[in-house]
Amino acid sequence: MPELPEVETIRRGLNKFILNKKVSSVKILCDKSFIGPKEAILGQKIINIRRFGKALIFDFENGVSMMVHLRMTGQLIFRASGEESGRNYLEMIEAGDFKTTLYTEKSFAGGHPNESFYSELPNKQTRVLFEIYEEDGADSGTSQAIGTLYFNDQRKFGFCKVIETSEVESDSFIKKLAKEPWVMSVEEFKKNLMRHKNAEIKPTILDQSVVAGLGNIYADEALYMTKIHPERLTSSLSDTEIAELLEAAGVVMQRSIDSGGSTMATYVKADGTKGNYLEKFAQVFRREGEPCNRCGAEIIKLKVAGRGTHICPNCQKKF
DNA sequence: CTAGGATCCTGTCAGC
DNA sequence: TGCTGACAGGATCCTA
Repeated sequence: MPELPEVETIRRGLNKFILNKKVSSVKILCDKSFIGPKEAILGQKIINIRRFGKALIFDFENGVSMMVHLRMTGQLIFRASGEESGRNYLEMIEAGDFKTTLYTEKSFAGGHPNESFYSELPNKQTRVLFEIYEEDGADSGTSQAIGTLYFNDQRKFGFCKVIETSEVESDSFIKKLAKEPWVMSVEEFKKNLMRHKNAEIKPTILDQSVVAGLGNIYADEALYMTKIHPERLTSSLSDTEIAELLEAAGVVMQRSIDSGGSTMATYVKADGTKGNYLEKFAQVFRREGEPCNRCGAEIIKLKVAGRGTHICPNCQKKF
């Protein structure tokens, strides 16, 4: 799933297309994917798009908000009116003419990277469609369709949920979310870690109430950066390692935000071929069998707390 | 309270 | 080709 950097990239991307625009219709194709009354957001202007950890919050002018969590396979894709088929993108990609201007002008896609970013929508993974429009002028009273926002989610773990804006911070997920690494003190991080002192360090830092934003990729990358074996018990970390781990968590995620997360612009390479945005920064994630960039040893994959986990067995020792 | 496993769901891929 | 099991960028629920 999209981790914090991808969600932040989506937030910034959608700001350009739908901030201060209104929702004319909500079409729900999968009941499980939409919680709460859709009527509450019809005709309402989106006045703010916020992010808490991996959760996005759309605030509407009537005091209602919509929380979107993409979980493992969620995507948010905006297509301008007339661009629904995605055919234009595909032609450009096939012609080797793909440029990021495509996404800045007509479309934006973020989240779990797959061909839905540029193929025809809606498709069988589309769960909710939001039609977006804007008023032409203050006094004209006419409105114009802008485009469609698609919530896609192959595995249906994600959701859109309508709640009161005043209730956002007391939502069960938001309420227990810890701070993000760049605003958390080492002392607070250590205190949160030590609630799980008998657990392995990797699942501990995946716990969003310990530190917000890390998922399976950035957890592996942060542990690699600090040379900590993911199966070490949390209680075995020194104060120095704790401080370095917090720093690394911030660095790996900030670096990914700066490079655009897993958007269409990075999923599809400039030459039009299907790309892997992980290539740009991943040192261990999905690099099993390849050499460690620090020592040359072969990266291996193991299973830790039920999750695929990538380490350099030479740099990251268990004892 | 924590630790660890099962679970939600769809799709893909490796190995018969 | 068809089948089967493992696995997947997350979080919650259940049990001990």
